[in-house]
Amino acid sequence: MKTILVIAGPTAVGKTDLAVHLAETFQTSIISADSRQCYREMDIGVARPSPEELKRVPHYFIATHSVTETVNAAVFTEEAQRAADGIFATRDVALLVGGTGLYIQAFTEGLDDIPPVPRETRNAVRQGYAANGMTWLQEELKRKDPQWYATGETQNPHRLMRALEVLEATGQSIRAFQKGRKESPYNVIKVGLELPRDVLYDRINKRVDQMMDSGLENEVEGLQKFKTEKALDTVGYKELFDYLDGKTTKENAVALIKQHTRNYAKRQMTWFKRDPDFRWFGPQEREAVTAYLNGIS
RNA sequence: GGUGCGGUAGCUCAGUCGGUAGAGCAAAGGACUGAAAAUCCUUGUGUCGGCGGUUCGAUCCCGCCCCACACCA
Repeated sequence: MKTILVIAGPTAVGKTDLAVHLAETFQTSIISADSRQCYREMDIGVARPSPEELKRVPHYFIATHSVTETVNAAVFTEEAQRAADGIFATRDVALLVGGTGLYIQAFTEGLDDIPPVPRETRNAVRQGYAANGMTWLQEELKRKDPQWYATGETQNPHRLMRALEVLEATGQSIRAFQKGRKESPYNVIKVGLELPRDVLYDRINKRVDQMMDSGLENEVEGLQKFKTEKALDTVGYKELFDYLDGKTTKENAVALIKQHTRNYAKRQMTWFKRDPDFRWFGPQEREAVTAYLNGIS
């Protein structure tokens, strides 16, 4: 049976290191489940695997897209499926590695089958929100899709806009399409990496300093023309844009990058911890992880 | 030395026409199905700078002191 080995965990915990090692051990390739490392214009700030690591093990969904393209959970799912098909053509194990919980979930449990929303509809909804604000979104949903409004996140603009655009595009409530988990065609094994909170935070702080030493400021400076792309709404980039715009000092920007990265790591932990299928290890426990995977796959 | 403006939650500040105080950020916890490194939800007792005075009652008024900043000497 085809097996997907999932390696997940918070940022800076050491996923890449372990994953490259495991890929060599199991003679296979890595599908990256990372919503930012897929952009070729972003490197230092998203802690993309090094050229050496990429050479040692084939990676999919790394530096494959431009920040000007639309990438989302659906796009990822399609590309990951294509990658998996390619890997499974010659072997029966593939690694799915990353910190984007939604992407991992989308690939292993499937995404609900919701018809695509035409560009004009999507833009109309976004413009409506930009022009009229949250109240408008809420009123629209309350009137047109009371079922959703009664149970949805009515303070969350992203969810409101999504619900509204699906309604406008299909004439049906998004709830009509939401079926939940699907059975994966693969044998999915989930390994989570964790470290004590203070150790992880210390690693994060140090890694941000290293990024600055490696020239993150230069990288961000070169991306200013893409500042409004949603791909650039990313920790490490938005703070330095503010600095380059003269809105804050460099010291403050760096401190904020560390802080926001810690916040992000916490959110990732919350996401993964709620999934009981994960088996947790420390990033150094290579033998233990290998033994666990051998025993179960 | 003088004058002015401040000293309130970890930080930035609001406020109480006198009845012991609240926002944003942080922190902690949670959610999450086509923006997900995004977005959203929950949690706020702190000698209201110190000491006195007035008052039934002061963080709010008065006096003195300490600290910070600005200006004048």
